[in-house]
Amino acid sequence: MRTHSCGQITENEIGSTVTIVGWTNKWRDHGGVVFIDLRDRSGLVQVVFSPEIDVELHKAAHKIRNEFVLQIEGDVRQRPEGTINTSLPTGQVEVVVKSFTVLNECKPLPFMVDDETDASESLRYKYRYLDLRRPIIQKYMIMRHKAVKSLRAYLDSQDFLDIETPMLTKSTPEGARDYLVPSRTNPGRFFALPQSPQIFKQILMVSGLERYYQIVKCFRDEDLRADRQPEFTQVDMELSFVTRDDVIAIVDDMIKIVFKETLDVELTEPPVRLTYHEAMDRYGSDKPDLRFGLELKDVSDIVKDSSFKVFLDTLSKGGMVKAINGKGMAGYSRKDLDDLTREVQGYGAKGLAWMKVKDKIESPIAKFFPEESLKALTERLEAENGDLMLFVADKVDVTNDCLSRLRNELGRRLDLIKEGVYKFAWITDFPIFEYNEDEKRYEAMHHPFTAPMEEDLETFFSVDASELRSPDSGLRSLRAEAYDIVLNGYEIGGGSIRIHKKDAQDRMFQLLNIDADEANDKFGFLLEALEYGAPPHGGLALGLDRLVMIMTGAHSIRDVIAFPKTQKAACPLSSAPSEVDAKQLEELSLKLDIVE
RNA sequence: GGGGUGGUAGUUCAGCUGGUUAGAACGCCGGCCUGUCACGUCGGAGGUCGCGGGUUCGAGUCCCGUCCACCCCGCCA
Repeated sequence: MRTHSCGQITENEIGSTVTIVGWTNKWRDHGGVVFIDLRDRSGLVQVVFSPEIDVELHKAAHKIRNEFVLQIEGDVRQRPEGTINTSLPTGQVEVVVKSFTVLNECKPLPFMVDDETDASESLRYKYRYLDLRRPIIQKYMIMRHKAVKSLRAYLDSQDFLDIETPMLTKSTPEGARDYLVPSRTNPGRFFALPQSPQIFKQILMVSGLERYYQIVKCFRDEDLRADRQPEFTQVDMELSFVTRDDVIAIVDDMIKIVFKETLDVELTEPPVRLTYHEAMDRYGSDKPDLRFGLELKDVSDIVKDSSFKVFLDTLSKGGMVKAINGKGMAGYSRKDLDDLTREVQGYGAKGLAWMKVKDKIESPIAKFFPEESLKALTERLEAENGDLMLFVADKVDVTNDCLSRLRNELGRRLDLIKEGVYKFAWITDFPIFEYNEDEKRYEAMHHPFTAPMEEDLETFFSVDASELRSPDSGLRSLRAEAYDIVLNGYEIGGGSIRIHKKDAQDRMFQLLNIDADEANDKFGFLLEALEYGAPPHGGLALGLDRLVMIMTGAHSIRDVIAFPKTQKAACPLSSAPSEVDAKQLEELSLKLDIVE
């Protein structure tokens, strides 16, 4: 239907006759001459209808409206002097129409197809096909395609096999809530959509496929966020006969190539390596944004010499006092500080103490500190005149959590986050277990198939099982062969070396207080497979949506998903989820019991 | 489940301490216009003020409930 795409028509085509197709991006009817910007995926070109060429043609052109689909035959010519549009790649030329066909008309639009739409998201998603016509969103889709293409090519070059795993699979107890699918042929039974292909990819390793990958949808029925969708895409990988550093090296290599091929960005410095402990100590978070400093400092040892009751009480209860240096923030007013305090309290802290560093320390709590302590604090925090020291005292977890959020907030406020900067980090040596306060037991921080670190194996097997319910047991100190990759403060991937021996896996379930029957019921097929010569193996999954979001500079994961869901996990375009016929429910042996 | 913000024309928004004809811009429709590219210009149409209830002589405005969207907490790797 066409000889050229719109974006292709530049000076090189001057003098030739072309046929182009596309959408009417904009029409400008001067009564005499009529201009239309015709748009296809490749770009825009101006076409001109002139009464001097053909009166009938020119008359028909008055009827063209926005987003009409046109096929145009015409001659490419240099634009007359003074009418060149330098902000357009095709701005040197225009197409003089000799004939055209309206391939389709378009109703008045609910919003303008334009990069700078201010239409609300719900409207955009209801008419996502119009939203997707916007060049900026097309750019996101194209970038995503390029990233995927590059990932596949790389993984193929490293001998990974793309193998599909079931979408209709088995519900698992740990982790997120499952999306369930009722089985008609097995009344009362349900499939679950996979939260990840975890068990299947491990089985593929037992199967001797050695290197597996899949770019695959995963499903988690949890509440949404700007960076979370109920169905999302993982670049899922698993390798046999590898150590943690092998996996990390491959992923580093892969990321480097993807950034080069997709963004033409050369990642020169290798990702920072931090243990979980270091990350928590210095940033209070296992996904620190390393685009700026503002590190946290533990000042418990200094403030213990003060007479400030809040700090002392916290310390006596086993808590900690940590601080952050708000660079140049000593000018903050009482109200600014109250706002910051409220913000930190929203994260769970009881309060926020502060000291302004001026010629002397200005602070309501300064009087509780001996002179040498104040000096030690400013030294520890490397605080200079004009800085603001901010303190949180609480249980270790709360202190870290609050200060890491505060740190991110300060990073934004102090404008320390620069566009186009990509700071990667690997976080390693995660604890195996995490204590669940509500259920008074330990849970797997990563998942129950994660191998303990070599050095901790002995303790792993020897820990007294009676400590399983104690929040301070030796289980806390055990570390896993798990690793997360973090980019600009987002966790973009994570993985681990897996347990490949039955005895370790049994022990893991024992420590998680999952009895043998339950373990067999849920994961029996994996447990059994481990007994048939399972090789050492490990892997990782990258969150493709998040990765592409960061690469494109999009503000929400929804921007890089063609058909995203709203915060209520609904699809505004298709109106899913919807009610179903009574007959369908009957076939599935289901009865509804909706509590009003 | 909880906190916050928002919902008024097709769209984005304004609409004060409640006051009778609910506005603007863009878009849409019609006229004029031969060099625009955010075209210009003249005119016009267009409203269940999210929904339900209440207070009041009177509600877009106040109160209660509810729905939807977004951000966050919980939840989630």
